Amino acid sequence: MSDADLATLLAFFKAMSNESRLRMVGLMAERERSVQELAELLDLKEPTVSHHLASLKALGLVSARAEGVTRWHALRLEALTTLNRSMLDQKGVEKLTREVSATSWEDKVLEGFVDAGGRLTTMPASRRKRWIVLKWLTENFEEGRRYREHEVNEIIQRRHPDCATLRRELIGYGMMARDAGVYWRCPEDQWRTTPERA
Amino acid sequence: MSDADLATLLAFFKAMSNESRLRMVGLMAERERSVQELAELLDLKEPTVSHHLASLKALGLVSARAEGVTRWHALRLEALTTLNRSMLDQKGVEKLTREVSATSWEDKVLEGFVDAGGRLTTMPASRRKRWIVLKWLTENFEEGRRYREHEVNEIIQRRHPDCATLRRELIGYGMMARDAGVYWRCPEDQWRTTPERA
DNA sequence: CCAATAGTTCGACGCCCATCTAATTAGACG
DNA sequence: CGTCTAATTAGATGGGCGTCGAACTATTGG
Repeated sequence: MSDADLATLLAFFKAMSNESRLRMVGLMAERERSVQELAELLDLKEPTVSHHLASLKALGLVSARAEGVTRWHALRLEALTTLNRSMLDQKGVEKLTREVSATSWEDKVLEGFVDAGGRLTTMPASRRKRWIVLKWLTENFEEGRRYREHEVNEIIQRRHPDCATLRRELIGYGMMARDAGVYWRCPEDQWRTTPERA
Repeated sequence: MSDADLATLLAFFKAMSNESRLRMVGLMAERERSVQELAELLDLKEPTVSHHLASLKALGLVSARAEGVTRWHALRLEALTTLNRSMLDQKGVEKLTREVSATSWEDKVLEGFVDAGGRLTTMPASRRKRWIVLKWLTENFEEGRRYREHEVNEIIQRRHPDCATLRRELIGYGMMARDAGVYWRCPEDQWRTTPERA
């Protein structure tokens, strides 16, 4: 019903984001108007008004009635309120989100640094993004199991050749721990949280 | 209270009329976001996001919270709904009108053809506009009083030299009538209505 | 005090769109 | 059918703004 998708809502806002069109809407809300009349009141030429009316009509915001050679244009108030209502409540605004963040922030970051074969191409310079990549790397280790160094290297190398650096980073972020040459995956609540995300 | 004037409303619509900004609003409605995060999710560079956030903040639609070197931006839902509500009801839309049509259509037309001294400069080509001008001319005659032709000419000439043509038009539109060289002003309900305005 | 990271500011570039003029279509009317 | 008026279409132009890279600022941590 009142589910305006992003594209529709965007089109609506674009329509109302022009002073001439917004004023036209105001004038047509009062009563129906001819092109001449609108042009005069807005200090525009007829073609310009005609142009704007066309776009408003395309959105169903305006209806026209012909009378002789004149056309009377009126605002379709229902359309206006319907469209507008979708922004009003929390749910309406959040609906925009769903379309946008179907892929989450973390997935999006991974897309950027992991190729189709599941191999790490480059390491992010950003701390937060590095944290996300390392978290993804950690999924290759089982919690509770102990690994010898060459096992760790092997697993990491399936993702990226420079296992030494990555191993060090994993430890640094508290995702893995080491004692006497033996490594294990730490429970998530012991990881260093990403810098400024409590 | 919720009286958004045209300028405010226009600024709001301009803000929401850009896809990037609209999506940002959606994302920030869900939870607070960092610039990095928004840039990644929207496939934009940080400067661009920063730029958009600045304009949204200028409208009071977004609030920011600093945490270390990061800034978390959140949507101010109240501001959004307040602004948006003003379009919802009939009255809100019509309020736009008042600012726009302080001078009515007819006054506006007259402005265009009558100079400061109250003299008619040119005659409108448009039929509807000519009707308006003639209506204005008719105000110089009292209803119920009878005029001889030279009186009519005199009165008209105070407005425009070509009294013959104008006299003829006044008759044509039914605003004045004549019988045996005597003229009088007709009551308004006998005027020919403007062509396509029932 | 230096390095590293997050964000902002600045200047430039390119595209979209609001507007105009000129030309065209479409009713109305004699 | 030809004229007149209202409106639309087409084509051209100019300005605004969304975007980016580069340089700068600010905060944190060794």
